[in-house]
Amino acid sequence: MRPVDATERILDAAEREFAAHGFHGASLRSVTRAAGVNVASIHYHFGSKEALLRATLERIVRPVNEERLRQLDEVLALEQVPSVESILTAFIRPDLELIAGLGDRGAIMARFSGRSYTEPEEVVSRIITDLFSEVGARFLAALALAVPDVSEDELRWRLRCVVAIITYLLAAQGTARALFDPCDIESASARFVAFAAAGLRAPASIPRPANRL
Amino acid sequence: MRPVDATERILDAAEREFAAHGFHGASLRSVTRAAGVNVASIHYHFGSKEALLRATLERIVRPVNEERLRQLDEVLALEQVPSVESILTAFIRPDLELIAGLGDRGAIMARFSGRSYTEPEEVVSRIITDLFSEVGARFLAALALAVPDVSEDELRWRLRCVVAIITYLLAAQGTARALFDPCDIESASARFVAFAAAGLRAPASIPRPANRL
DNA sequence: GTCTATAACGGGATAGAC
DNA sequence: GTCTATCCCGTTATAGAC
Repeated sequence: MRPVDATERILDAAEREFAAHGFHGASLRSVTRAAGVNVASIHYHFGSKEALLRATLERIVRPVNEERLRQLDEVLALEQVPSVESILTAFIRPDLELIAGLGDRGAIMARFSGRSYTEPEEVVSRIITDLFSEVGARFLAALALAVPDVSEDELRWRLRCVVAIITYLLAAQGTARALFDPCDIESASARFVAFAAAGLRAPASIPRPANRL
Repeated sequence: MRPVDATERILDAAEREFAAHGFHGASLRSVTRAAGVNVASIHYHFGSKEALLRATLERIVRPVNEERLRQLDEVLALEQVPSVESILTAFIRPDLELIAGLGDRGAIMARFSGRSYTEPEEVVSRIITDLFSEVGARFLAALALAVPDVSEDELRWRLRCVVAIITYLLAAQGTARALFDPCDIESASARFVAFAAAGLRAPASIPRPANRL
């Protein structure tokens, strides 16, 4: 274990436990056991289980989203009309870079953040909404520039799909892990971008595609 | 409440509780309270909390997947080379039809099944894997016919993305619910099919799309 | 700041009456 | 089959010693 203070050891352990068992499934006692500290110290340092979750999530997501915005700014500075591919790359790369750069812990964090987006607990979804509102708005605006012939309503819906894909791939364990190999950022992001860009650019749907007789 | 026996009342209540709070978050006591039965009756009828979850999930998913396979067979009988759109429609429509046909309960079931796909609890993912193995294999084979110039490996990965989208859209609450309006099956499925079909048909990715300088 | 001890409660499961 | 009562354990949170 890295030589860190109690607060960080608790966060590390919480990351692992929440990733493995979800908010309700992870107990403070399992966290303290893993961190080598006492139950009371969590309340001392964080105040409550909910606050611990928020701190754990923020520690992961905040720098990733900052990097997302930084890469998006870079794209917008270089391309007058940004390409869908560039925008999507700026969206996914910070996640992949984080995962790849941290080895085992990267995989845990991927699972933890992916899991959190679909957590039913209201406190979790509120935190997620908070953390992603700016990123969502900025990327939606950029996509509107890149795909002007698809309505913003439709783009909003499609951006949801993009988030869904990332979420699911991050959260997936076992077989799916190999499908989103964090060791090969280039091909992982190329794969994702190819699929998502085609979807985003698809001609607007027609209500009845005559598939049934 | 519908006039049903205790077993079904328990299943109805479990559906609501699991949908709202997840496996760990929902307690047997909350289920029995909602069902108007005693705690012991769950153990009598189902044996354990885990078995209750499995029964609840199976009651929803099994008929949906049967209908999926039925519609897929229909497509394969009508089209020598099935179109991606037809296959995707056969995949999503049983879900939408179920949701639309049941009003409030449909929304609960959507949320419950969507949630379950990303549940960290091992028992849940095992049930899901069981329930979906046949459907996954059948639809993958069909897609391989429809998109012969994309490798099966790539298609398997892309089918994951498709499942991710459905999962996420079903599980999402609040704002996202409106984005996947269960009342209008036609436009909901058209929207989904347009996005997913384009993604599935996208040319194979090239490892380095020259997005950075 | 960090610990022990304990409060106060809710969890799943079970035994046994009816 | 359905209930009551209870077992036994784990939970979050807090009080108070050091």
